[in-house]
Amino acid sequence: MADSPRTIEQLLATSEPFKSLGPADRRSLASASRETRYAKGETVFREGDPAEAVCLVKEGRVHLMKFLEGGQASTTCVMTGGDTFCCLPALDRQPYPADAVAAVDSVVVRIPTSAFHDLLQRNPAFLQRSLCLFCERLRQVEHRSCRIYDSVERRLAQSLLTLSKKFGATIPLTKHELAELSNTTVETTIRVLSQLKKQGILKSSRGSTTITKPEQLRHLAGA
Amino acid sequence: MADSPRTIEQLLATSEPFKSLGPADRRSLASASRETRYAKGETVFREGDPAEAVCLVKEGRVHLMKFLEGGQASTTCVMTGGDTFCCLPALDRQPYPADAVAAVDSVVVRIPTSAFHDLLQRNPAFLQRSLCLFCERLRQVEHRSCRIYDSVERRLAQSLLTLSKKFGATIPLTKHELAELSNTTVETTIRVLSQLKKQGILKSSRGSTTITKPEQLRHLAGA
DNA sequence: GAACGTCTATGATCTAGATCAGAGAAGCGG
DNA sequence: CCGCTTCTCTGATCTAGATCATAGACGTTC
Repeated sequence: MADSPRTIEQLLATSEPFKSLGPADRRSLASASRETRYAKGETVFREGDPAEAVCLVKEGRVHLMKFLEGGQASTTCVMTGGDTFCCLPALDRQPYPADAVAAVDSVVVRIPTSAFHDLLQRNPAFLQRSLCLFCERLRQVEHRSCRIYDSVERRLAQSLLTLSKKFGATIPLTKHELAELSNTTVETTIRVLSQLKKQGILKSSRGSTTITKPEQLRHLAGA
Repeated sequence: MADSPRTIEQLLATSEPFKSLGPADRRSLASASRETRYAKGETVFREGDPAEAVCLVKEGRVHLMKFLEGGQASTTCVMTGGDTFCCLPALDRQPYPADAVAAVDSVVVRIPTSAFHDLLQRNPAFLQRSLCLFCERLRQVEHRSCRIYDSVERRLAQSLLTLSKKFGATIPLTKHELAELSNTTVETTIRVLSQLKKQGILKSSRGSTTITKPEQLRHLAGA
């Protein structure tokens, strides 16, 4: 994996919520930030750590996850190129609310929380945009949390559809990763996906799943 | 139920996030607001309704709930005197994210969303305070949503402990309401609570449950 | 105080999905 | 090429908790 040729400044220019910044603010934010490289499986930060940086994925894929009692992992969010995560601590100055783990070799831009926070105070348009994303996030999470008692099939269908917005029809996650996203086990995930494969709704191969009939999948997801 | 003698203005003076307001802002917000009375079981608003008002409970108890496919209700939040709910739509101008239902006869102060929103724009201290509460809420919801695979016992223990912060040791909710809060059935709730009663951790009577050994309950909740 | 609705309680089943066990298949590193 | 790891897949079992059925206890209304 070679370094992307893009500068941090260029990345900010195409990523939320930084798009809304003027060149000067963008430049100063970029110059305060640093790129860090994480190997597959490496931890970017842990739940409860003091939130030193707001993170922005430059390359690769980072999962936000919670570890439940019993040790089972639950992935709450999949972040890829251009995705910003953990703005919350920049607003409330509290610790990180989850673990962040590189799911593949990744490059993450770390923007100091203080710089982000100062900008929020100084730039009303930036605050406005950040709040908007923040509200979206809260609605998402509330939606997610009320799906507790959906069947595994429905949860998986929803996970796949959400992922397909990011990745397109072919979703480059292992069955294990899909299981963690849907709060179930690998075995059950494989069983359910096999069923869907038999029905021609999707194809499956090592490390990826391809949606072939999005309509029917949407139907299963209860959209 | 008689009208409380307090004026809306007095109520605002002791409720979040309005405490932080100066007398002038508080007075104008109060004068734009109206009290509405809801009988037990009445709906204050429905999920998806345009969010015309931010709500503040003056008397009684209002439950925020989602209805899952299959029709089963899930209570996400219990609001009592002085609690403000649905500030989110005032920030992002989107519809209500859940149903609100009066669990007992209640009086709700309805603050027009536009007035709330204007105040957010005008008064930075108020914005600051609102954001803070908002962040808290997001963290709560994220916490909740990752407890999906806790056992019923643990979920019930957590519900009871949360409620006891609001009500004290004696929690005036029916077993049915506790079930909806913990995403389980009445029967299972009763069975689990019976067990806890046998262990001397709580007492139970018609329409209420009393925690007698908070320590042990906290232990079960996995604190 | 009779009748009705709500709440609490308990027993008997049933089932989705976890858990356990095993084994191919694909890729990777030497 | 061989060995090792990771991933996928399938079958057998087990269990928490839902669902179904029934009934007593309490409160409320006429």
